[in-house]
Order: sequence, then C-alpha cells, then structure tokens
Amino acid sequence: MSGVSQSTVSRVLSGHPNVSAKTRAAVTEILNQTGFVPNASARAMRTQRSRSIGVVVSTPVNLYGLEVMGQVHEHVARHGLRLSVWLADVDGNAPDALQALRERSVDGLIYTAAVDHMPELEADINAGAPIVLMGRTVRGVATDTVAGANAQGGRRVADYLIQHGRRDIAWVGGRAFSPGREIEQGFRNRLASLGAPIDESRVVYGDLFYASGEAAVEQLWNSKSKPDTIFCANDLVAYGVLDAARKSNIRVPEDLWVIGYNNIPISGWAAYDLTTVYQPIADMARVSVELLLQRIEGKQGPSPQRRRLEGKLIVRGSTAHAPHESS
Amino acid sequence: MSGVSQSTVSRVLSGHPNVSAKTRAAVTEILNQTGFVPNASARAMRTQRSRSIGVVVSTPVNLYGLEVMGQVHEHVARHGLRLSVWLADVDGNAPDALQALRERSVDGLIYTAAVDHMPELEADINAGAPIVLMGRTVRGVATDTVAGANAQGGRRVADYLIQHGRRDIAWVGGRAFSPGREIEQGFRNRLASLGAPIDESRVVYGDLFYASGEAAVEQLWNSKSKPDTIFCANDLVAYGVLDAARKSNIRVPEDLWVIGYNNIPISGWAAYDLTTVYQPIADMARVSVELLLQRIEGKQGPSPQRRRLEGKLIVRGSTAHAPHESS
DNA sequence: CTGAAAGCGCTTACAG
DNA sequence: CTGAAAGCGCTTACAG
Repeated sequence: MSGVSQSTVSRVLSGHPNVSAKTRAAVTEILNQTGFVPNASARAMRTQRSRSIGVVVSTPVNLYGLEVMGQVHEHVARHGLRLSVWLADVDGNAPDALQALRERSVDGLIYTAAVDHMPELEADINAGAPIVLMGRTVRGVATDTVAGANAQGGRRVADYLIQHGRRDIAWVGGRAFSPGREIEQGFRNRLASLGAPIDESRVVYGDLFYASGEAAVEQLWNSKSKPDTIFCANDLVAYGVLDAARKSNIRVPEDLWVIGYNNIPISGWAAYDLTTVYQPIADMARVSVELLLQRIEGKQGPSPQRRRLEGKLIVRGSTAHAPHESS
Repeated sequence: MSGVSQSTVSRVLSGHPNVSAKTRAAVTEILNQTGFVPNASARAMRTQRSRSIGVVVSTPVNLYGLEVMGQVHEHVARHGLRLSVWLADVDGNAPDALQALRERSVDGLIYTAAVDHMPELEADINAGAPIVLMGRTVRGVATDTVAGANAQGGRRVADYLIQHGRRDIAWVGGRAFSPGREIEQGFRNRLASLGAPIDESRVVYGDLFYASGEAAVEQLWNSKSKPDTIFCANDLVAYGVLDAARKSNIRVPEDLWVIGYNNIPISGWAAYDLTTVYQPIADMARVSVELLLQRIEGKQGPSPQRRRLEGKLIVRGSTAHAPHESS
C-alpha cells in the first residue's frame, strides 16, 4: 500500500463515508495509476455474497427462452449483479444450477423451466434456498412464483372467437407445460359457459415445438370434424400450423383462423402475421428479480408470493375480421 | 469435523489419491449424511480459479446469438465449468464482462460481439487477458480468433449463382459487421473473376436486422436496375427481403432468388424455405472453448491462432432450380 | 496415509 | 478519520 493502510483502501473502494476527502483523492489517484481491481472471490468469501444470480431456461429450441433470458439479464444488470445461465434438459432439470447455488457460486436462482414433480428442486426450495419460479407454476411448491395470467388469456381468446362466430374450434397444447394447461382450462371453461364447449376430437396434445403444429394439422384434417379455428399453446406451434396450412392450400384466415400465445417478434413478420396473446416478459423478469433479491436478503414475507401478470390479445392477419368489429 | 482432519476431508472431496480406502468411505458417508457442500468462493480464492467463463453475445434481436450461446454453454458445461453471460450494447461493448474478468469473477471470456476499434477490449487483450474472439475478426488484435470461412462462403455463393445463370445480382450487407465484410469480399472477387462484377447500384448496406431486408427491397425496386437475385449477409435480413417480396407480389424463386447466411432453424420453415450458408457453430464453440482453456492455463502458443471453419451451401426453395442440376 | 499450519485477498468490528 | 488484527473457508506444501 503506497501510503495508507489496507483498511482505508477498502473503505475508498466501497465508498465508505469514514475517509477524509484528501485521503480519498490520494488513494483514488494511485488506484487509477496502478489499475488495481479488487478480487471478487475474496470479497465474496468475506461478505458471503457472490453478487451473481443464475437463470435456468428451457432448451433454446423455443425462442421464447431467449426473450426471457434477455429480460432477466437486463434487470439483473440493473441491480449491479452478474448473470449465470444454465440450459435445462428436456425434463426441465438443471442439476448444475442447483449445485452452484449450494456451493454459493450464485446467490439465488430464477427458474423458468420448472414442471411438476422435480424432487431435487423442491427439496432445495423446502430447505430455504432462494429460488423464484418464473413463467411456470408447480403444484405445492412453497416459493415465490411469477407467471402470466394464463387462464385469463385463455378466456380472452374464447370470448374473441365466440364473438366473431367461430364454432369449430381446436386446441393444440401440451400436458407437461403449466402455462398451456392454465390457458386450456380458462379457454375450455369460458367456451363451455358461452354454450360452445370444445369438441374433444379437436383437442391435440404435443411437445409444443414447430413440428407439433404440422402434426396437429395433419391429424385434425384427417378427422371427421375439421376445425375452423386452431388455438395453440405457444407461437412456435402456431407457425407449424400456419406452414402446414400453407402446404395444404388451406387459406388463412378465409378457411382457418390461427391463434398463438406469447407474441414473440416473429409473430409480427409478414410470413406469419399471427394473432396471439402478448406476455409481459419484461415485467415478469423485473418482478422475479425483485422477489429473488428480497428472498436473498431474507426479507420475504411469511407465505410465498404468487404473482400473475396480465397479457393482452394482439389481433393480426391470421384471424382477420371486418375492420368495424372491435377486437 | 467428525473424526478426521480438515485436510483429509479436502482430499476426499478433491479425489486426491493419498487417502486410505476406509477413511475415504467413512468421510464420504458423513459428507452424504450432512449434505456438506464446499464453498466455491473459498476454493476460488485459494486456487485462483473461478471455474467459470463468460460469453459476450450480441443483442438478442438476432436469433443467431441464441444459437451461439447454446453451443458455448454446451461445451463449457462439458468441461465442468460455469457460464456467465453478458449482452453487448449495439456497439458491441460489454464493459461489465471485462470488469468481471479483471476482478477474476470469470477465468476467461469468449467474445462474439467484437467490431473494429474497441479500445477497452483491445487494451485488456494486449495486457494478456484470456479472451478468445469467436465469429468476428478484429483487425490487429493479438488473440485467438475462431470464425467462419466467410470469404469462402461468399465465393461459393458466387459460383452457384453464376452457374445457374443469375446475372442481376444484389448484395445486402453491413459495414460494421466483419463476417459480412468478408462474405462480401469473397463474393465480389469471385463474381469479378467470373466476368460478372457486381453492379454498385445493387449494393445496399444496413444494420442487418429484419427491417433492413424490407428496406433493401424497397430501395432496389425503386432503382433502375432491379435484381434477379438478392444475397444477404445473414438470414434475418433475408426473411425481411422475402416478406417484402411477398407483400409486393414479387414471386420467389420465379422472379427473384434470395440467399441468406447462417442457416438458423427458421430458414428451414416452409414460410421462408431459404437457401443459405450453414455455419458450423457447434465446432466454432468447441474450438473457442478449447483455445480459451489453453490460454487460461497459460499454454497458448507464441502467436495467436486464427481458425477458419468451413460452412456449406444449403439449397432450398428460395432459389429452386431444375432438379437435375447439382448444387 | 494423516494432520497442523500457512495463506489466498478481502471486509469489518474494534481501538485509538 | 485511520490502522492493526481477526476471520471468511478452503487447499496444499510440509513434517511425520
């Protein structure tokens, strides 16, 4: 140390008030000259904080995961924290992420790939590990959860379709995917209460990738009861549906209406021009990061938070209706 | 410590050979019972290694960045390392990533968003910081660089187009984007040497997002010399071109051929069915991680490596030609 | 094969 | 306002 003690340098570095202006200036000067940068591991060991949080995203076949990661990064960076990333396997597991949390490489985790029945994840959460679930719900797990208002989104689409006279409605979803299940429930219930319950022969379950949409069209068109509308649990599947329709010369929207869910940017491109439900990912990321930081500080409330953020129906060409009708 | 010394536990944890079988078994037993997990910061401080590396990717508007991140994650995880992520700003800068490297939060960096003239990045590299450039080249920077064989890709496309009788060829590129510049150079040179130099009125520069493709079509169609082919520096721009053509009732491939670069998954979807040049991202990620780890170990050679990995032309419907002609 | 001890580089009461 | 000292939790020569 050129002149002063280690303690004083540390106080300058951390902006601690107990340093005289002239000492501070002198130390800052030398810091700049030497280009000294404090060691993060040492600070982390001493403070018991890595200043880093992790995010677990689904396998990036689904472009939605990219949006999620970008928004989480944005809000993590805003709090001066670093972001580590793990890609979950197809079952949503990311053991390396949990291990990193246990060994305090990260201070907390935002988990966006959860499904039901994840024993390792649930054990860590029950042991008090700071983990926030984002975008997915898991039954019986006692931690903060931030998700879209999916049932409400499903009801909104049901209202829209019935209002515009659609009756032969198909649903393409996935069983393991909690947002899809919630959308489906809201959608089914509202259709039923409007006197137009869904015909089970028009319900198809798949893995929610692009190819599932193509497969769904083939299955629905080979059945007796062709639909006039297909509502898909995510946009990616809807693109598969639209492309299959294109290949089979099924005209959209004249012969078939198609609706997706998420409103990823591709849905605005002319090739798809997809009516879909916007998800407020930026808000979900913001709230998730805030709740996680509170949990890391030990400031969470007695019972876990369950936040539901509302989306919005975005009407585009895949369901075009007469312009005087409001959406 | 129940029974043995801290040193022995540490040796068991690290798999050090100097532990008797029965001691090892006893310690392992207790470790499992108590669920003890060693603290990563303490290990990092002692070993001077964070076991974590960072990747800097471009703003994720471009889906290509997602693929890159996924592949880098794959290879980083394979080496038992953690991955931190930073999104670069529009100019390719990521000061937080450089800071994290300086304070040893990460052991090294894979930089995929570099452009020319990045003083901070170059200063760190010249000071010996372990940074590998991936997918982009920067003039005069002395570190390992792993990129696609872009000039060769450009030549390959030139050969293909001339071979199939295309003559009124347009190029849509970007000035700050090194792969684009290299593709352009290979493309131009080969066209010239085949006696069909590009007409400068058919060259358009933009920022290489979707909207640039739409803008390019508008500009080219308002000029005197409409092209019969548009070659784009990346797939995203090509989608913009294809959608603009769709809106203007320009038929592809009858009236216009369109070619992209990268072969991201969307290019295989029926809506675009885009002829493009495949980039071996997985290999680029593998080589980048290997070179970075060598550099972290101080085992790099005297002069920086410049690797070029070859891609491959993927012919699809956006340039359909008679089936008997080979691609 | 095992243990006692030093030290990685910080931060933070504590004493002055 | 400043400094000396302790301690965060590991790993690794060193001695036996």
